[in-house]
Amino acid sequence: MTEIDQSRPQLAVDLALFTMLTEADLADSRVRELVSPEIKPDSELGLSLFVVTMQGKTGRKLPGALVEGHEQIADAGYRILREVLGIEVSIRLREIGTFDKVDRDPNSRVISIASWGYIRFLDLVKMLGGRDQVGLELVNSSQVINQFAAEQGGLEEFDGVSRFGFRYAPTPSRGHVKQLTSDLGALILEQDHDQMVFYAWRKLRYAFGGKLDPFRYLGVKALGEEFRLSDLQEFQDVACGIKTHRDQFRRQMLNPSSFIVETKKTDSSRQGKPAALYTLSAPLEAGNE
Amino acid sequence: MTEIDQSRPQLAVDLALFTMLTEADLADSRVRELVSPEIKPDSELGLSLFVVTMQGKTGRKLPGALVEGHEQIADAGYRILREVLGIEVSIRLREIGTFDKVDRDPNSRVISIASWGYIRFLDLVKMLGGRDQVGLELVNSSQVINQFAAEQGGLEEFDGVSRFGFRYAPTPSRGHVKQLTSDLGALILEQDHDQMVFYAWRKLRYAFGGKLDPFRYLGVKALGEEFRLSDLQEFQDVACGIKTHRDQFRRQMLNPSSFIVETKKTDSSRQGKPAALYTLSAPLEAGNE
DNA sequence: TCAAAAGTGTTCGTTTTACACCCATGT
DNA sequence: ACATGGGTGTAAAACGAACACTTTTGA
Repeated sequence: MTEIDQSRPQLAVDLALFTMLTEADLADSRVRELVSPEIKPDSELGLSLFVVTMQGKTGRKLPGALVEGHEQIADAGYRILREVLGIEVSIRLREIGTFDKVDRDPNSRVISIASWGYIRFLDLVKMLGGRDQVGLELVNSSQVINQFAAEQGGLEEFDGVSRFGFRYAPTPSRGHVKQLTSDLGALILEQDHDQMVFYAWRKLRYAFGGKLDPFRYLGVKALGEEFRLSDLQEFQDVACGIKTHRDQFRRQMLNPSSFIVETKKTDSSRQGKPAALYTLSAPLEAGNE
Repeated sequence: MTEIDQSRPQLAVDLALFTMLTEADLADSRVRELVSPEIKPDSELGLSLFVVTMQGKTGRKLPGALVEGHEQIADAGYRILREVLGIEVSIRLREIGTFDKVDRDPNSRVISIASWGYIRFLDLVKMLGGRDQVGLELVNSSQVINQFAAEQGGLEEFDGVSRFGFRYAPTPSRGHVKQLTSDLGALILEQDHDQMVFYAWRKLRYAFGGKLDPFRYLGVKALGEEFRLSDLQEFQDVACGIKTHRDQFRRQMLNPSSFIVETKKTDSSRQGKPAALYTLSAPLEAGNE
């Protein structure tokens, strides 16, 4: 091992990898053991957004690694996926930003370039557990949103709510106010990883906020080939920490410049009127930022 | 000098510092010598956006420096302002992103975290020239926009035009297409600095795109204490590379949640009906992201 | 039969866009 | 007087939010 040059900071990548679990996924007791322990085992979470964590020195943390001399930031991210998490599927990683507080790592001077991505739970589930205790931390769920809405009397003033913090706009022109777990002194993860998750989540929300195809942005067909509109809506609501109206959402998605198209099929596997199935209108490859 | 550890990348900061010059500023022949030489000395640029550059090994470049072990990214940025450019005024710096191509620096492996900011020309003008030949490169001007609009038959499809590239949205849901100088093989600055300027400019545009106070975001009262609406509009149009309608702009700015308020004064220093003067409605300090 | 979920019609208010016109000053 | 830039009125179009209603299935 070479001597560390203390006059220059070292460079690391930490990874906030999101995944979405359905109620059915969470019903599996083996899965349930790996998620945030403070969540009551009997609570009904509904569709839930999680972030992949592992065991750190003092608590849970995001997976990370130092950047090596020959690789780009993204390469270091892929190396974490492969070597630390054992994930082989191709995933799109994007930058969150740099985290550079001088004392953020108590042992040495490390600046982290955090990245984020999304992985389908079915591609992740076999990697859970193991030596590094790879697990999941709850970021958001219908339940978290509903509970927050009940406590605050609605979500009108808030533009996104999650377990890692929220943002709201008290005066339209003056800027937003954000409240993070780090502001409350009740950290969920080690070091500054709570902030990383919060800012990663904000990027995730942007992916769903605009008119662009969010799955193209994520690089993953998170809902599979075909899906109901209501599934897409629930996914978006949980991913963004908001609640949209059913009819508004439908009409927005059905306008001709939308990123989904009707298949001719319907799905009547659940109660109620059979739902039309939709699929992405463009292939995933060659996405632009 | 300590041996460089080649197994880890070094970390640098490069700075894209924007400034806006009026027609009057450009009339000064001493200033004119320091700006992009390929711009015809007699052309009428109008209000123009520039970025601060200096002499590199093979051409012009952005000012930069390696990050030291004890400092944050922003500190390195401030050190560049102070030690490289000789600027003492307080400026708000923001991150653009990381530039990490392995071969971006031909001599050694350096990852750059680019930052950007805005400085008033009057705070900058005395630093121009000197040993490092600190100068200015044109990013955008009314003329560039008008010329582009004339060539392309309007700006409707484009969401921002500049000398360093532009973006447009051919199909609303499929994403944007961007065209940079680097795509055309006609670089203006060394290495990947053209890209830095382009992405910095995009961030600048965002500052003016939303409902928030852009000057608060920049941390600079770029137009001084009081200004005409038309000055603000021209500033915004050039900063964003767009053309807005006079009456629409006015009504947007005059809505009660805007970031400016009327002073009771008027200015009749120019031809035409005297213009009402406006000022920022909130102090600059304590801005949020 | 009824609860649950899908899907549609209609209204109303706000925002965006465009166009036209009036106003006050320097030259 | 008139060109120049400041400022306002109005109306169509587009968009978003809300509400109520119909439809079709599984339980």
